[in-house]
Amino acid sequence: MNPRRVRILKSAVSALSGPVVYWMSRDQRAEDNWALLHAQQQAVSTKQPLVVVFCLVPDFLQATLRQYGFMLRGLMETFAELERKNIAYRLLVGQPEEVLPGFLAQLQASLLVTDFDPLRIKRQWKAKLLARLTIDCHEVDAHNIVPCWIASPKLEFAAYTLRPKLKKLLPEFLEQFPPLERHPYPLAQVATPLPEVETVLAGLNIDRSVGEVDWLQVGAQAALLRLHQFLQDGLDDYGVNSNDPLLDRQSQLSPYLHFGQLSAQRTALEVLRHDGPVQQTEAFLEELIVRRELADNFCCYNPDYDNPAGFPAWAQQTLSDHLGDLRSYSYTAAEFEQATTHDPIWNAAQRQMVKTGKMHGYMRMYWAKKILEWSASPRQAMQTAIYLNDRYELDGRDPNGYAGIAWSIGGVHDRAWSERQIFGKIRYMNDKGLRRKFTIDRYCERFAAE
DNA sequence: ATCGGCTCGCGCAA
DNA sequence: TGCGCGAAGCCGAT
Repeated sequence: MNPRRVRILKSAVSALSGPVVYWMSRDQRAEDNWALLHAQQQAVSTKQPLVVVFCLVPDFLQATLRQYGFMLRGLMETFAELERKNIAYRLLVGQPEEVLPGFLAQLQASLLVTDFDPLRIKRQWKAKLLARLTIDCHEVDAHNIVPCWIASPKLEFAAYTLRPKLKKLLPEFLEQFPPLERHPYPLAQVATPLPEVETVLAGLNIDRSVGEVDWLQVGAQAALLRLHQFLQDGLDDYGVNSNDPLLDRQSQLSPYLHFGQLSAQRTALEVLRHDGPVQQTEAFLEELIVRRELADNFCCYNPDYDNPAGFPAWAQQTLSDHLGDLRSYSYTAAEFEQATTHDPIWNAAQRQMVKTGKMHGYMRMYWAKKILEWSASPRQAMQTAIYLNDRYELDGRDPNGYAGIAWSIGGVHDRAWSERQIFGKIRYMNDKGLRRKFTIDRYCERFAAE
């Protein structure tokens, strides 16, 4: 494996023997996972058992039953796969920095490997954990194709500044995965039985009012199946109709990618192997690679990725110039949440999200821009949009979500446009555009109030 | 239907 | 220092 995928977070005077532990967090799959492959490589070279541990945090950024259910069902499938590979697994409940040190001590682990995540809370967990850690710790970017810190050492201005950097590095990093091997050194401790999802869910103090969805299957196998369906009947006209919110021409892969049930690199490799039309393939890879890795870059290098202080200077200036503008409509977060605005298109988009856990990508822009237009301030608008996105979307709490909302409300990765009320020079969108391009009334009917 | 202007700043060429 | 150009748009002119 390319050693540039690994960062040494801690180099302690380590024990020479003891199991290698992979703290799985962002990349919840067994195959196609560079962090797990690295951990296995380390364990094999020192002839040690390999243990995968997942820390279940009972109140993660207000996640609901919808996200916990999707995640845990996928995780159980991953655990079963690990078992077949003779790799031990543990599900711990609690804050990572509190439960992991004791767990590692009890196991007498020699090395901790974890996956990379640019989000604030994950970095706080890691910082606190490192302070208490007495063994080596390695971090592997198992989510991006080009490791985030290699792709760029700084905050990128827009897609066009990151794109050439990625292009140059893809030949090095977009390589085939080796298979996960059956691990030759078993853990001496007795294997724990596979936890029951319902039991684990019942033990969590989470919001159950946002229910699970049943329109897409959960887990790594289902993700690969969906990918191959998309290659068969979606990719060849991708970009032609994929912006139309009435046609289901999106790949539907984002929930799997978000929870790491599917690897972006595997997706890219399969898309290239499919060898479809050049333009459509490029359009899809642009979203999968450039846009996704740009969102990681944004969250990694901008500590204010979820509030207006993270907007570019021109955008902060122009929005503040228009803070006093009259709002023709002004809604609270609760009114937005209930989908009771005056705009049937906006309400339909909101209901699509509440009902299905996945708003159409094109509608997400319109949805967020209208929240800006109908909120008391950009700060309030950011809060509302992030609250709703994280609460209802299956792919909430993802850098893509934060970057997308910041693009819509704060001109992040965008440029200035004609000045107007409230928006200032932030790119404007209205329903006329939607009506011009799509038969948007049918979208409203599909997601009409019950 | 199509087209240019709107407007900012990065990155590269010179 | 100048210049080209950029995720998804809008608007008015032709």
